[in-house]
Amino acid sequence: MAGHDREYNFNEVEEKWQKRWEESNAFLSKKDSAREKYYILEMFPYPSGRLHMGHVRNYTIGDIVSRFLKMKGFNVFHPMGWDSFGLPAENAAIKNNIPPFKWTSDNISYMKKQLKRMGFSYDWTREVATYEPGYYRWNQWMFLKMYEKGLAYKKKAPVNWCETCQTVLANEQAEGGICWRCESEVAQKELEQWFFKITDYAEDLLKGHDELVGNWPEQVLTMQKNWIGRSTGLRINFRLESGEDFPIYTTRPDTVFGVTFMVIAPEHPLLEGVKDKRVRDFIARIKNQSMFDRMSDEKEKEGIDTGLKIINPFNGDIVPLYVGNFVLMGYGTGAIMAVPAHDTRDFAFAKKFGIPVKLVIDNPKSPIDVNTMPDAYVDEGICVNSAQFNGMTNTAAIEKIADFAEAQGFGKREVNFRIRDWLISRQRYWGCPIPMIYCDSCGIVPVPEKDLPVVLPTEVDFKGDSKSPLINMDEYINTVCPKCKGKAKREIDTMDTFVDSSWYYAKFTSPDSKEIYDWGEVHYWMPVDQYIGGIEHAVLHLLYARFFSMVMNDMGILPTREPFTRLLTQGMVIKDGAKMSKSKGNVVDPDAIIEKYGADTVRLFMLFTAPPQKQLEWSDKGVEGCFRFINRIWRFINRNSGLYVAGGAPEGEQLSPALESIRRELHLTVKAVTYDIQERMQYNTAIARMMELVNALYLVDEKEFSTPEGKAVLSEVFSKLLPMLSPFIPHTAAELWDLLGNWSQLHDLQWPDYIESLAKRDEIEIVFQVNGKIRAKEQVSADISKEEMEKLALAHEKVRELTANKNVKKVIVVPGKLVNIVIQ
RNA sequence: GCCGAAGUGGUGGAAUUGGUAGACGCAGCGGACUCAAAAUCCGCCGGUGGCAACACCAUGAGGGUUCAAGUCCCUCCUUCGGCACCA
Repeated sequence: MAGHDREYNFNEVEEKWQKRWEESNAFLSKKDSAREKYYILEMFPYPSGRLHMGHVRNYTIGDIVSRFLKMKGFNVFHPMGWDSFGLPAENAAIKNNIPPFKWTSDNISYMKKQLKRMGFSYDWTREVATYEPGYYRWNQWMFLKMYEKGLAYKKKAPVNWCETCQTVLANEQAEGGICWRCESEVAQKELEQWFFKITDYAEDLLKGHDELVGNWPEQVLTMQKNWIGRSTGLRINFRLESGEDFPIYTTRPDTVFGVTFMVIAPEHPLLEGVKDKRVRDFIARIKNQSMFDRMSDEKEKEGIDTGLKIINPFNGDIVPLYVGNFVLMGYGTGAIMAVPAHDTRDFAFAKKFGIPVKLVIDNPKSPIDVNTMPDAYVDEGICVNSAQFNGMTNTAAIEKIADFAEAQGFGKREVNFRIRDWLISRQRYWGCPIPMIYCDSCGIVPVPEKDLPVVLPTEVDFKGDSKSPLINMDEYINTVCPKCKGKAKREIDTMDTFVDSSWYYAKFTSPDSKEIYDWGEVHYWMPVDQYIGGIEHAVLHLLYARFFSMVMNDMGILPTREPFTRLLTQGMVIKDGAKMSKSKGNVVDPDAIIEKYGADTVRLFMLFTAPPQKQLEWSDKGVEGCFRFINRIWRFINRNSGLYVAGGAPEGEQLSPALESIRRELHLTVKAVTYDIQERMQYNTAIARMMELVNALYLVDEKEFSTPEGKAVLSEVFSKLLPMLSPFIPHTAAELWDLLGNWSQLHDLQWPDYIESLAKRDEIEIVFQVNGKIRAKEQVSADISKEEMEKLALAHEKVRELTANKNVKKVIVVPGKLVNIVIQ
């Protein structure tokens, strides 16, 4: 073989190409109405200090998509930015006495270097960082717009308080009573806070799923659906003995004749009039329980009889009213009807307090004895003890009873949602100021639009605790009322950082626009065609972002209702079977691996080891395997670079069998790799196919390639293989392309095509089965007919042996695959 | 408890519509090169039996459908994820 082995110096190669791409603005995106756009986005990082493997995987997947589609001719948009407000900066500030602004911007510049070191094809001219006043002024602007529309409001409510984080949290961020950030238990506190009225969009958020089906992971849609928790039921006005209305909500009106008691939430205003000390004490005790304890499955339901009586409007039954710790003030009316015969929880409660059980739905297959039933009967059945509804199936009765209640005027059909409004106030410093002013004479007054942004002071003094330093900043707090010009105070709470990330994807389209967005840009680029990130945001970021997108769409500033057309949730990077974490000591630092093997090897490993949706188990040996593959390509092309002719390819000349076979392999590979990337997003198999091609090249006798036909074949191989490798290992591919003397920029090339007639094997192996068992194999021409296949099979020595003296019942021929002979 | 996904060699993972199970990589074994080693290149590599040709067994377990099942259906087991008093 000609030529010397040049060592694969990945540091030199990667540095060289990164510099070139930067200098030539290789990945800048410009609006171009003539071309089809493709917006690829990965969830932007919180600048915590350095990239971790999860980021590297996430962004590598995005970069493949981006580079591939660019070569496919799309006008690709691939921006990156920083989710740069948040608690870690503040905690670091308290601990190390570094101002959050400095800590954050230092982290950003380091992580930006790391991203560039990976060779990711971002358009950095679009970069946004949420901590910049130029960005968060639009948070504030949106807040004001939403305030005008009644979508932002302040109310006193029991809220989740995290003692460790020293702030309140939204419901989504305190699932199961656990803080999403620090995993400590949250407490309930009664506080006056700012909310976004996401409940107004509950129906839209649910309906929007219809257009996401098939393009979003099923799991994410299910999680959101559960979280939104739509139910249809009936509001029924029961009455107090005093005659006062006592409305409840139920999804089971068919059981209303079986009500034997009612339960009310401890927070219910009706209870304020109750004097009984035992009841008062009970309420006080329950209000002290954390929501987690109250709703915990392990604990038994608690309750106490209030002494009040409730009248059932359907049958005039008078039943006792209990207070129960399991009834939520925030859902329905804060009170429920209880039917022990047909609800397991009510059944247990009734048994505990000796409340009667009344059967109203019977099992048609085996009648139920109410005195001996071991548990509630919750299945379908026939109505009994239900006046004019007796004999109906309970499913029919649901509608009939609702009709009746509506006609009588004591009931109304109602839709309820589990989702609550989004609590966005945070009692912390490092976030976007809420643009509101409190005036003693005018009350709550919004900051006028012209005064935006309300800039968060960056020169702050931490007292070593978690209290917001803004509390002590009189020069910040004290202001004048925009209405009466009198003395007033600013809101010092900041916004949940999930607000920042709820619209950043659209801001990328026009980071420097005078309005929130430049209409032309946002109209051209939105929606995001492919979004990639972790599944942990299924009901957090991904729900909030959809909400914001819909609100902005209704305001007419965003062209699309759904922000993300397709979603890919990538699997975690794990080591030794567990998520990488400092406490487990199994963290692998990307920097160290890049230093040892280079970015291309890391990229290849991230894609080769597992398909994107699955977990990826870290393996040092696996990384070496990828490094070895890159070296194999490097060596082969370096040794044979002299044989390459730009634009060379066979043109009808007779090829030796070896060359003919390589050429077929090449076209087969192009076809398969294209399919794997484009249709399946399965990069591991795409890489495997290219490995097979390289393995095949190594097995060809070197003399074959020195002939004119050999040169032509090899030239064709290089001219297709390197572009295919380019999205995966862009630096190495570019360097080799350069080495071959090509003047073009590899990433600007068209994705290679293949010739259909060559992307087929000319000879195939077919299988002969007898009764479904493989008994023989034979090499045949690929265009063999069914009849010929059957003839060959029956003529085969082995087959004849097995079928001799046997009755051939049936012969099944699968073209190009097999012949199955069924005997006897 | 309910809902969903998954279970394939020593290992990470392939197998597009039911049609040759185990592509590709890692690990392992053998060979070439070398004074030797590393690197590199070549070969072998699911299990059992057999010198071999070959036979039998094998995709969590057990049934079923089919000429043919990793793939479809039923039951069960295990693992992972989500929801668990929302009336």
